[in-house]
Amino acid sequence: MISGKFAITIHILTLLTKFPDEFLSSEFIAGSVNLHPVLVRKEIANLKKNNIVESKEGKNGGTKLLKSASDISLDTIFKMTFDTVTLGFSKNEPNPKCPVGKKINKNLEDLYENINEKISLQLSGITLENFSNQF
Amino acid sequence: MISGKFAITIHILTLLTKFPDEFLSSEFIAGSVNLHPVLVRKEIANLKKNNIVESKEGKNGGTKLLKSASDISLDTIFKMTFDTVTLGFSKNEPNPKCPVGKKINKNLEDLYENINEKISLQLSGITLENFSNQF
DNA sequence: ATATTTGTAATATATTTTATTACAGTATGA
DNA sequence: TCATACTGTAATAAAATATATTACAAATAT
Repeated sequence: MISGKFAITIHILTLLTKFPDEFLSSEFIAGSVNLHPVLVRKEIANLKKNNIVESKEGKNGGTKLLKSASDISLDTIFKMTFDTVTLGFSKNEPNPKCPVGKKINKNLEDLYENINEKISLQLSGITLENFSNQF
Repeated sequence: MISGKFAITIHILTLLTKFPDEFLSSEFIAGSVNLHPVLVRKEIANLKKNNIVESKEGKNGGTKLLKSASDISLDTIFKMTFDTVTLGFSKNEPNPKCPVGKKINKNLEDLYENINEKISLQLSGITLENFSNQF
């Protein structure tokens, strides 16, 4: 389910921020991201589910922001598009008969949870407006 | 390549920490991680390259730590096994003719760099010994 | 010598991500 | 009211990445 989700979503939102009064079509957005319009619409579906944007079907349809870019933090976008940041897990279940194998995933999860807290804290201090102003 | 690199490597190192005086075989380690021994040896090759472990070929061979677990920080392991943490990039090059497409990757990189600094800071405060003591 | 182990390359399989196709449904405006 | 331009979504295909396996040379303990 799309590993560039965050990047694509923030790209979409930056475009919407630059044209706050227009409904941008998925094809227009896809042209900027360089991605298939269907995938853009999938990410937009996610944004809609989270009440960040609204979209209008039919001719001259498209998508626009539902709220001000200054009211959307990057942490919100992060949480919408990422379960959690991890440094990964081994694919197979480690050996539960080994004291290390038995606990490794729990201990890694704890570590990763701390990392996520730090990232969230950092991202909640940046708004979509801040990010968009860099362009 | 290998997305569970960090997890696998820290698992290996935790085992080595628990048996600091023995050469552990890749097969023994693979049995705990539940991974093919060849992949374990690949990660060990990386650890050797970084002078964290030494290994001995031949019968009764295997791998052991080269330094004390208290002298190895999780940040060192992180840097050995991860380029950088990112929240991802869109796979294709964004449209350079669009002001947003032109700069999005640079701006994301800057953001991710800050995230990595925070993670590094956090991980450098945890040693392999600290981590291993949880088991 | 033989058995056991590392080191590494080559290849195969599995998994995940991205792309495409297809088409029903909806709004616009000529 | 009909043609057009959109969204929404499912199904499928292709590409990329990660993991697994096989194979075998080289090293070393006993």
